[in-house]
Formats: sequence, structure tokens, C-alpha cells
Amino acid sequence: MPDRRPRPRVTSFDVAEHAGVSQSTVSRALANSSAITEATRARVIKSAEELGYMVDTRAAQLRQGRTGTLAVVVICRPGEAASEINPFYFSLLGSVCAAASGQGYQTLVSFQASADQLFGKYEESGQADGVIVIGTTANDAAWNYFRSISADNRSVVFWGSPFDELEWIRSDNYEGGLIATRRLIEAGYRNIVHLGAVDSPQRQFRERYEGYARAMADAGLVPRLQEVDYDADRETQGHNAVSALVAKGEAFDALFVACDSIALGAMEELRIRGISVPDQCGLIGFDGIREGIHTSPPLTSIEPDFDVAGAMLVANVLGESSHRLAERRVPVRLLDRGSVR
Amino acid sequence: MPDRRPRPRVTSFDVAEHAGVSQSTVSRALANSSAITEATRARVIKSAEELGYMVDTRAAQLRQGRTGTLAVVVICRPGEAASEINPFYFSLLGSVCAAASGQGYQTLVSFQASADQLFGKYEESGQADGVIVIGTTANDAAWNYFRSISADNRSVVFWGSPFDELEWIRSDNYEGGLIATRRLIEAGYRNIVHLGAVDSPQRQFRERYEGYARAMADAGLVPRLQEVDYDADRETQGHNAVSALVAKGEAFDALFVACDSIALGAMEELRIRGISVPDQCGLIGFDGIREGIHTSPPLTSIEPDFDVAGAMLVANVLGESSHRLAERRVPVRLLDRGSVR
DNA sequence: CTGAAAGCGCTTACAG
DNA sequence: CTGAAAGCGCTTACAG
Repeated sequence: MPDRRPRPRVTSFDVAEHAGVSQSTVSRALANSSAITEATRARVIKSAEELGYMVDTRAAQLRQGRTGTLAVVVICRPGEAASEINPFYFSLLGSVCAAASGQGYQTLVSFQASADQLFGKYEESGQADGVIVIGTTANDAAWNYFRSISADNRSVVFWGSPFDELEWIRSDNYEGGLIATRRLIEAGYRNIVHLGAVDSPQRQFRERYEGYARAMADAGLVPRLQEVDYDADRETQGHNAVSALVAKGEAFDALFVACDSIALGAMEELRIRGISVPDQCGLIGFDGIREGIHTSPPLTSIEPDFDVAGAMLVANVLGESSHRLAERRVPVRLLDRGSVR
Repeated sequence: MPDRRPRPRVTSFDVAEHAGVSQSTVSRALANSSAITEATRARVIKSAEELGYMVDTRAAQLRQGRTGTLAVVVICRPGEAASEINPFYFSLLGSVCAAASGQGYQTLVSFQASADQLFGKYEESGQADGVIVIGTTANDAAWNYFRSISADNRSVVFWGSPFDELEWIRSDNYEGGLIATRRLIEAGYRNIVHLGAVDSPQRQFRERYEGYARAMADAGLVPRLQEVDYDADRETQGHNAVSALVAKGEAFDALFVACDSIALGAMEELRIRGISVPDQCGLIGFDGIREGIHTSPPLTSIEPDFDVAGAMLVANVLGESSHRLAERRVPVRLLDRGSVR
């Protein structure tokens, strides 16, 4: 069992004494100030290494008035366990952390769900230079809270905000809808129905529908929307939407679904009903989550470029107001897996 | 476009002046010191709210000598994108963040992969009170680096370390192997083969094998091991292991696989070869990743209790040396989905 | 090129 | 119960 007594902290004064220079020289030498002789710098670095010295980040940041940290808030559904969070957000979180690191920023990550424990005042409390908010749209209290935060604050950026006035970054949903629908049309499907919503707080859902509708119209086909019920969990939405569609008795031979989680439920319901994918029904989702790799058949999907998404979120939260949100659309691509002929 | 000029920070001196008290009284009032009259406290709180004051966390922590922060390092494979990280680690990350938050700690998260950019000196640089390391065992450079960090440091805890001398927390792998194998035996399978490894850096793999071997012996059956090749990616390991097993020509009617990612590859290879699951071959994995929900059939698996895992990691990194690692085994349970009769 | 000194915004002995 | 003062460990004008 290792020793755990708190070691007295080695400070820049200790290094200064050891190297025979002043404390300010130590600070400058270690900060690569050009005012310092290379000989002096080498001596300081040597002493620092011998003493095991590291600059105290808190003190440096306090003095500099910056934090070198970005806060990343993942909004969850109340009561949701970590293993139940939509894996899409985990991928996005990973990309954001990587992009922040690339810009020399740390990431302070929190998962927030319950209305009475929301916190976003990272700038006021000197904990971060900006806040990136991602996560489920289903938590109204959280979004309203962060909208209010955003009004006071300057550096908050949102992924997929339900509020258009906030500074959001989103997938190029319209383009995704276009790509997916064209893929289905090219494969020969004609009775293509969209499973989604046009009036939900999920702005991206409407955008995906509009891309779909455009591609249908371009091909001389009539767009058809099967609404999902926003309250149920995603997979149940997929089950129910397919059931409702079948109950209507109108023929369909392909589904473009507003997101992969719903598409997984839809695929399962199709299987239950003996409708084979992709022969009797083509199927394309949206988000590119890993779970779609292992379904039978693997789920064809539209995926945003996660690296670009992370980079865009970080760039915008750090950017000057004049440069902000010049780019707020993340490009998407088709993951042509197996649920389309 | 909101105004982004840096507002001058409101300090405790501003609040003091506004409330007509000293700065130290402001500090005490806001820290809920019992020395302060409720009347005074109320006045201070009111002033603080009117001025929009928040305690500067950096300054408070600098003075107090603590950070209130835990660093969480996710070790990745070099070159791995965020969307490719084993989702198991994302779930664990979520649980750790939740557990830390429950203990009043923030979480500074980093994804580390490349050997020249490893960083773990969060305590020395005053950025965190402890470090939790999780992630793939496949990155030797990273594990060696963090082993060296752990020697100097006191507060580093590892999930699934390949080195026994480190302070590790793990799933109760032996128990998981027992449960899985018994489940297969009870279902009537007899030629049960383990897909895994006994000599890999993955200590948990050996433990899972030992649980399996015990259950087999208890039932009067002979344990059989099909080694996976450590170098390939996980799913390929599953494909190859099944192929190798078939090539041997020895009968098998069930597989207990060392982890879900390998099991997914194995299931796919069984499908390719026309061996139906669960009728001709039962299949159980380990980790309980979500991707197993949507396979055909859904993958039966052993899952650790993520809440306990997060709590245990946090408790141990914060704990006194005397209390540390009294508990280092996370309980597991069977996810009885569909790949066993 | 280097040093002495101020100050970032707090908490907490020390006095009263 | 409250205040004046020191000090956490840095960076950075200001001097020389």
C-alpha cells in the first residue's frame, strides 16, 4: 500500500532557490518566455525535474484570468442510467473532448438530468471558459435552464437545441434526408414513408423530413409522414409507428426513419410482422449508431462526421463573436450497410 | 448575437460593499459558516444575487489546497475514433461521472491514446485530487505510463489493469464465468467451449475462464479453451476463433465468450456457417453492451453493475489508505436475452 | 536578461 | 459574531 500522506507542494520558489535564480525567472523559463537565456532555462528545467516540480494550474489560471477548460454538459433523461444514454451522445462527447484537447483545453464533463440539480454557471464560477451542451431533447427543464444560462452568458454552444435563438450546431439534416431518400429511390422503392415528426421540439426531425420530401418531390413521388409519439421511448416509437402504418392499410415498401433508435424498434416490429428487410421493405435510419452494425440485416444509416462535429462545437464556443457560427452544419454521409436492396 | 465583451468579474469585495459588511463576512456567510447571524447571511445572499456573484472556484480551491475534481482518463487504441471506442467504457465513464458528482466532485475527462501525449500528473499540477484510469488494455504504452504515475502518486485507481500491483477495480469475473456456464449447462448444452485467453494481459479473461472451468468441473464436464488472437480487433477475434474451432472438427454446442465484442463476431461467423443460435449453439458473452440487444437472437451476456462500479472507483480514489480496496470486485448479473435456449 | 513587487479572488487563523 | 490581514502559487507589469 503506497504512502498517502500529503506531500508538501513543491513551488516555484523551491525551484528558484535550487537553481539559484529568482522565482519570476523560474516562471518565465518554464513558460518559454523569450526573455530568458537558454542557459538559464536549461538550469531551471533541470532543477524543476530534480524537485519534481509542476506549475500549479489553478494558481496560473487564477492569475491569468482564464481556465483553459471547457465544460461539456450531457443532458440526460431523468432517471436514466449511464448505460441507457443514447450512444450517439457518447460518440459526440468523445469527439468534443478530442477537439478540445487539440486546442489545448481540458474538458470538465457532467451528466445532468434532474431539474433541481442543473448547473451551467461554469464561467461565473471560474471553472471554464465556455460551455458545450449536448444530449437528449426530451428534458424540457434542462433546455429551459440552459436557455436562460445562455442569455446571461456569452460562451455557450448547443448541439441540436430545440430553440432556434440559441447558438446551435447540427447535422446537415436536410442533406441527410435527401441522401437517404435518393438511395431508396435508386434502389427501386416507390412507396417510401417517413417515420418522424414535423412539429416536435427536435428541430432536426423536421429538417430530415424536409430533405426526404424534397427528394420525393424531385422523383415525382408523394411524401408520406407517419408521426411517432414523442412521449414513448425511442424504440417503442418505432414499434408503434410501424403498427400504426400497417393498421392504416396503405402499402409501403420503404421507411426512412428520423433516427436510428426509432429505426431499431421499427426493424424489430417489421420482423415480428414477417415483413422482410430489405426485400419487402427498405429501411434507413439516422445517426449511425453502432448498434445498427449487428442487426439482421445491418441498419443502413446517415452519420454525421463526428470529428467535424467536435471541432465545430469547440471552435464556436471559443470563437470571436464575429466568427461564430459561420459554420453550424456538420456534413453527413451514407452508411450503406444492409437494410436497403 | 450576444455581447461578448469580458465583463469585469464580480468579487466578494463588491458583495461586501453592497451588503455593508466585510469581505470575510461575505465568504463565511456564503460558505454557511455557523459563526454568521442568519440576518447577516440573508443580507449577504441577497446582495450576492443582486450582483450576480458566484464564488470563484479556482481561488477558493487554491486557498483550500484541494481541487474538488477527479480526473478520469479513458485509454484508447491509437488512431481510434470516438465512435469506435468500446461502448462499455462509455457506460463506465458515465457511471464514474455520476458517482463523482454524488460525492461533490467534478470530473475532468480526457481520452488518451498516443504514446507521446500521455498525461496523468493531475495531482502535481493541482488539477485534480485523484485519477481514475479506465479503457482498453491493448495500449501497452499507456498502461506502462500510468503504472509509473501510480508509483509516484497516491490517488490513482484503475479499471481492469493488466498489472496486479496497481490499485484495480474489476468485475467479479470468476462469478460471471460461473453464472454463464451454469446457465448453459442448465439449458442442456454439454459441449461448451470457452472463447478467450488465459495468458493475455487482460487479467479478467483468465478469471472468466476460471469461473467457466469451475462450473464445468462441478458438472463433470471437461473445460475446453479456444484461444483468441490478441492482435486482431475484437470482432475479428470472434470470427477467427469460431473458424478455428470448426476447423478442428471437434463438436461443440455452446460458446461462453470472454467479451461481447468478440461474441458479436462469433455470432456472425456462426450465422455465416449456418449454425443456428441458440438451437445448434448456445452463446453467452460478457459486458452487457447495448449492441447485443439488437442482434438476432439478442445476445445473452453477463453485465457488471455499472452504478456500483462507478461508486467503487470513486470511493477508492478518494478513500483513506486503510479503507482502500476493501472492495474491489463489482457484482455481475446475467442478462438473459435470447442466445441461450 | 533578470529581480522585486503587486495582485488574481478567495479562506481562515488571529483579534476583538 | 465580525473585521483586518496573511497567504494559497502563480504571472506580469515595472525597473534596472
